[in-house]
Amino acid sequence: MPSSFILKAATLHDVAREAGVSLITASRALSNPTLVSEKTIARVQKAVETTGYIPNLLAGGLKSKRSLLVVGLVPAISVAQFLPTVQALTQALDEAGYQLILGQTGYDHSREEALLNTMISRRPDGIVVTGLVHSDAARDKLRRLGIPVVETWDLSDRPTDMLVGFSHVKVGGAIAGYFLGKGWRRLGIATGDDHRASLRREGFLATVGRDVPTATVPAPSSLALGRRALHELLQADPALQAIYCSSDPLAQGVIVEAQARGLRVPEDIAVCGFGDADFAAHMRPSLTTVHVDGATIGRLAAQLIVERCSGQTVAQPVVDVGFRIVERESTGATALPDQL
Amino acid sequence: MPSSFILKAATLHDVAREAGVSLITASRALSNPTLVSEKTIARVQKAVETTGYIPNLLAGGLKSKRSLLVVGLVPAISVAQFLPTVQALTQALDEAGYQLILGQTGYDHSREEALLNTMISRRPDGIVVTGLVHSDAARDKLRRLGIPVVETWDLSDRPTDMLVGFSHVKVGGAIAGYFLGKGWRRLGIATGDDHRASLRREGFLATVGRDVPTATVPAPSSLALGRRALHELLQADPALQAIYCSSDPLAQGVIVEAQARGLRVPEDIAVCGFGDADFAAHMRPSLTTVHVDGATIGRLAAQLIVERCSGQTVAQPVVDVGFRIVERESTGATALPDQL
DNA sequence: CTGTTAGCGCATTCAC
DNA sequence: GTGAATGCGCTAACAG
Repeated sequence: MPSSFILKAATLHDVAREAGVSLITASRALSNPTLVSEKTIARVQKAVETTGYIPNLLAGGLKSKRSLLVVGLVPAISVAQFLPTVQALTQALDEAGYQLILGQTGYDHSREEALLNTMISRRPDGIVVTGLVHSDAARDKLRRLGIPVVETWDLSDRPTDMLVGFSHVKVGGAIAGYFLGKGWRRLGIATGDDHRASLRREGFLATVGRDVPTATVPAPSSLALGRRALHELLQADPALQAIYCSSDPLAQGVIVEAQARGLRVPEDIAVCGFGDADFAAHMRPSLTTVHVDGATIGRLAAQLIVERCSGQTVAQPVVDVGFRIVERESTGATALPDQL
Repeated sequence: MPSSFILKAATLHDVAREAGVSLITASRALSNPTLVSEKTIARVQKAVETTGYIPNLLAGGLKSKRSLLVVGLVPAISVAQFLPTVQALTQALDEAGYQLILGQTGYDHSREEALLNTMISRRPDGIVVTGLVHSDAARDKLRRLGIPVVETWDLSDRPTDMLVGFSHVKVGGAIAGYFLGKGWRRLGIATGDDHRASLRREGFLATVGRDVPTATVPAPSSLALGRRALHELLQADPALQAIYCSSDPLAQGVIVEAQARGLRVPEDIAVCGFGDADFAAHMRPSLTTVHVDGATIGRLAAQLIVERCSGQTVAQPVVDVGFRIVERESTGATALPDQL
């Protein structure tokens, strides 16, 4: 790279000089145009063009205490489950002038606090967490920061600050109710070992009213782990009628393994997943699962953050976006006519 | 929120006072410990604990010209294709003390320059782009910035700066060669309309030596679009023997639609995808596709950025990570024994 | 509507 | 080894 060609980046000072105004007038013309006359704004904007000025948000943020940065914490970026949320969050924030920094907490929460410190050093204007903040220390730290925090994809009577999510206990209960309504009694569970999946299992068991065979796999669950899980479950009860799986990939694995063993789905064994991944509707058999509107979660989270940052009082700081069971072939729904 | 509890965040000044040293000594104790005595370091670290000090990277970056920020540009966060790359990039950067800010360019490149300006205002220490930088203006701007830029997932004889990718033309050629080697002559293409997919199509056609029926769908391609694409292709040639698809979801759609029409895959029609998505190995039939090591791309990109930032001269600024065709049932590979 | 002054929190000179 | 001054680029507060 010909570093001799790299000119020092233009500063607002250069713009002001070029436009023949003072530094602060140039600043206002760009970030608070209502305070400046139209002519001056035009002059400043012309000067921006000629100098190639690009603002320095490090400097602006240092003085104004507004970094225009929001931190997003997910268990892992590669978990497709949260993609619509991250996508919508990124986009909604961008439209309001904020950027997102993503951090990966992992599923064990051991890095939660260290990661939080790293992120706080950027002085973000808000934080969006996937799931609840787990350690008390982290929750206290976040509260003391005095910036808006949105927990998502879960529900709590004692959120750190704001929340957009739904009840995993209810999800589990709804699936169990659906199974029981079908007349199935020999039930099984294949579940990841993460917090939210555990809540769904609890809800499931509470509705069934007794314990059921459970294969637990390490999060993040996957198709391969699903195959192994069915293997385990059939050892516990070779005549299982229906299995709830804590994720769609897990359910897909259970189905693949069932078919490999010559079991028909749903005739011999019914399967329900969670998440409504994009492949769920197109598998053979198509997968009954629980749909959650991840994009809405992201959009609402962004909205809450932005509202708070602009000093508004948020009317509804806790939002339950709910869920719905999508019935498909893997629990016996009639195949829909294939449409284009 | 009890905002009365929010204390002003401790600054390095507070730490220095608490430790009984000067501001700069505290600074050095934390960021350049070799220059400070062990005792002093211990005292400063104790003061950090008691004050709950968390560095302000806005301030540090302003003075030192090192933001420890890297910008990552992807077409869309929800495209699973790039997930391993983003994941590995995030992790490798984190280990080196850098954070990633993700930006979504979309597939039309219209926002490329505006997005770039937004991102540059954070004064990142490096930029990683998925694909090549398209507009000359953007490329010039990046070069003038004087920060390391890594283009990925593509190849070019004239990269903006550094590059980690592979040849899409060669991918297309390899698939065509594979089809021809099987004796198939009635070929079709279902492809997204993005730049890289177009390159693969060109490579495919160059190897075949003539044009073939092509269904073009808007990127990002999807299962639903794949179904539509097959519909189109069969109208062009009802006796197609093999179809190359520019993504695995697209291929999945083609297969679903083929099966819905009573066509057997691969006996009546063979299908090859691109990307080796996680479902590819587990579909029925399993999907022949092209595997690219996305995680390695991310890791190498991070390495290049970090090396440059630490002043080292990068030995190999352009890396071709290659690709390989993974042969599975959708082009006639014998089903592997089902294993657990 | 515009300008002057001051300082955000830190790291890079220089001194000792 | 340690410290005192200076300023990174910008904006809040006050003046005019």
